[in-house]
Amino acid sequence: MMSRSPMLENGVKKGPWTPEEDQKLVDYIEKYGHGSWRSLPNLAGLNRCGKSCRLRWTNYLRPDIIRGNFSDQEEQIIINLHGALGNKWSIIARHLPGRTDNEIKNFWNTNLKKKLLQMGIDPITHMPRNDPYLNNLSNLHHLLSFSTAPWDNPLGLHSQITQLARAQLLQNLWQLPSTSSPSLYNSLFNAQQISYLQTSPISVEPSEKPLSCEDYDGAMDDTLGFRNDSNQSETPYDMSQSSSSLPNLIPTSLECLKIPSVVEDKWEDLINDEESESY
DNA sequence: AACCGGTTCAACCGCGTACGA
DNA sequence: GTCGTACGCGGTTGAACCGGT
Repeated sequence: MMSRSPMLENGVKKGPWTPEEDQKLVDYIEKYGHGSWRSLPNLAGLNRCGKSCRLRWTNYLRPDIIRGNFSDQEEQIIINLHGALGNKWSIIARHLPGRTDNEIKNFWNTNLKKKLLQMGIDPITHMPRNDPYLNNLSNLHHLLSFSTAPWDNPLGLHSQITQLARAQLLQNLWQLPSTSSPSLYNSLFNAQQISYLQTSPISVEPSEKPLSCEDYDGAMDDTLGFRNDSNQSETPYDMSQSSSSLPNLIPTSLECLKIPSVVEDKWEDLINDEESESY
């Protein structure tokens, strides 16, 4: 338990709650319900403001609170919902019974955000980051583990994240030749681990402009980000070209930051029916 | 054992919104 | 339409905790 020094402001106590205060609050709410939070402190004999009482109850004392580590499933739900909703902690919390918005927010900031960053995924946009070269090597093993993870969920959201990780992995590998030693590059590209990336021949062609949303959405799985329309030259990409001619996997227009189509389909249901168990 | 820097998480703060007078 | 009040939400803070040296 924390022990901030208790402060008195306008005669109202602030800082960490004592077990006695907790007991008073629980006893009162169990008997009478919280009613008006503003008047609760006086009625319950607490020298606290109503806001503090509400927070203490909803974030800590409520009987249905689940304490302890987040399960893998909860973690995946948070990532999915955050990708779709952003920092809407209260809405995310409604889909995780027993978890509070505060707890989820803390968990996101201290764990999940870092985890996504390590995998080269921007925790804000949930898109692959266009990391500098120095980040490439350090990200590889995270991307490898993430891109092969057996994600499975009703919305298929994780498969999109998996694809993003694969795309980022390939881009990171692709950027290696121009900046690192050939031997290192060859050893990485010949690694058995990444053979799954080559399940079908990739027609690699130079791109003249950044990917559009449609390119990004539709072509990711088979071309991993490389354009493949009829306007493109049929000449295979010359590996000796500079890597700067590669398309950027990070969408450059705001339009491309839109919610993935899979999420969009469920978006309205989610927002209109926040109490729905459909998720 | 002592120190130090990073991490965690309960609690606070300020703002936005809903609602009634 | 406006004002005041109450509540909820997201961002931030800071003391405890933890691991490394």
